Amino acid sequence: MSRDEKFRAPKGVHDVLPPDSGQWAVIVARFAERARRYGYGLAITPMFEHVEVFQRVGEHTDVVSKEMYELTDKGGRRLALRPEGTASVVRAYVEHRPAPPWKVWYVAPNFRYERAQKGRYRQHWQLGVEALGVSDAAVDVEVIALLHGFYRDLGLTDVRLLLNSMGDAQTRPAFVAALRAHFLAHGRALGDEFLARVDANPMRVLDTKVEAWQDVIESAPQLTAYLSDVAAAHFEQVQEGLRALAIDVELAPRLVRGFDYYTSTTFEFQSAALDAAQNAVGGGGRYDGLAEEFGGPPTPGIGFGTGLERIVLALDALGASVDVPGIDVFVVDGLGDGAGTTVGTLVEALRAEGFAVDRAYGGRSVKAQWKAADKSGAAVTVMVGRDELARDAVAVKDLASGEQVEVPRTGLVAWLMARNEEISR
RNA sequence: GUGGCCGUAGCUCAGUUGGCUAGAGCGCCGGGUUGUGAUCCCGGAGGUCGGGGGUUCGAAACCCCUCGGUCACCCCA
Repeated sequence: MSRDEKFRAPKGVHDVLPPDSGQWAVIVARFAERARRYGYGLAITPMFEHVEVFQRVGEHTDVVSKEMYELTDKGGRRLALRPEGTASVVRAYVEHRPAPPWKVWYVAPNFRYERAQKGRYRQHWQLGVEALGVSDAAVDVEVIALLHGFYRDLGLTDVRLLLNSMGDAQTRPAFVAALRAHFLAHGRALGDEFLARVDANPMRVLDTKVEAWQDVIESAPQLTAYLSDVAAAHFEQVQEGLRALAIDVELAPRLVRGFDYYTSTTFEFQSAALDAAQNAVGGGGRYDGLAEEFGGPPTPGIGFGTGLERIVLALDALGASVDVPGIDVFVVDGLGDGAGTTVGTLVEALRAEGFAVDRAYGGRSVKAQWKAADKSGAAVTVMVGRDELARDAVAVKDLASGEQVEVPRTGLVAWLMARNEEISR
């Protein structure tokens, strides 16, 4: 490895910088606001946990068994970087025993050691919520509606919602057994890889893209037919609730998600703007037995995670993007004394009034400062010039129209506010 | 983890079958007289052609290794 390569970000991870990060800031802020309106509080959990925390999430899943970043700290503790969002939150719930219902949201990076490509990174960010302590189907509906509305607000118009039910702990074994029997009876000719997958977890066969396997999958028994009366009723209530909110749903009996802990309701949002390999922009489901796995009381739970990178990618593919607020005012120093305090105090005063204000530094030429003003995207440029200052005024120019007026220094804030009001009208 | 494609200035790319101090557009910086941008004109900075090794009189171009990106599979956000 050469020296240059050492000072590059490692494989599969990347920096998010201006101007791209502007999108991120807005998206996260909108999610935070939406979560607040739904009654969810922010949960900040560590980026690493004892490795056992994540192993409880699914020893047999790729994310945990193959892709986890594990390390031993100087105290000999076996730790792992968070590969997914739910485990830490449920661990925190069990550790602190908040009174249910406990509804939290998060924004956090996840780490998975996998072969990187577009939309699939070794560090990726997820926004998510978790609702613990309520089995009512109303929470399922609320959680899905939260995410659905979030996408709609962002302008992510091409997502479809896939819905399935995994049944409960009592009925799932019967289904898995039936599935395995079916595959063994009709798929023996499909080869060792197929049989190995059936042996490990027959459900994982259901969502494969291998063309040759599709016939056997098509004719396989469906999970929803194996639901207990209770599970079936719950699933029906969820669908009814979504219908009442006019949220379109596609039932996807072969939708299988990557974690062992899912029970009952599972869902996934897919974007048509993205390639199949990374079209899942968000997904989640119920995990009614997970808290017990961590030594807590029996506690139902449901949540989702949605990937920031993929949201941005999908918006991009749609040619859409969220509006990122920029600079309101750019101040040009026409006095030629860059080190003076006149400009500095004016800029600071405007910022104190709530305006986003930027300026040039280092005594650049007036022309260069105006160029910088134009590039800043500011709607208005204020120039502190000798002539105007003699009259205790400043020059104010609308960069779009090219119109320039002289405004008394003490009246500048009022003038800018009046202008804003006029525009918002 | 398996297989394919790609890697030249900040960005998008051009560089004929290996041959002259490696180019363009955009972007960036400066100038076009005293204090005005986005247009126009002029000038400038910026690349050990991802990195290392090899073949050759000579390599950005050919070979090997390596790093990175990307696509499919696997899996997932």
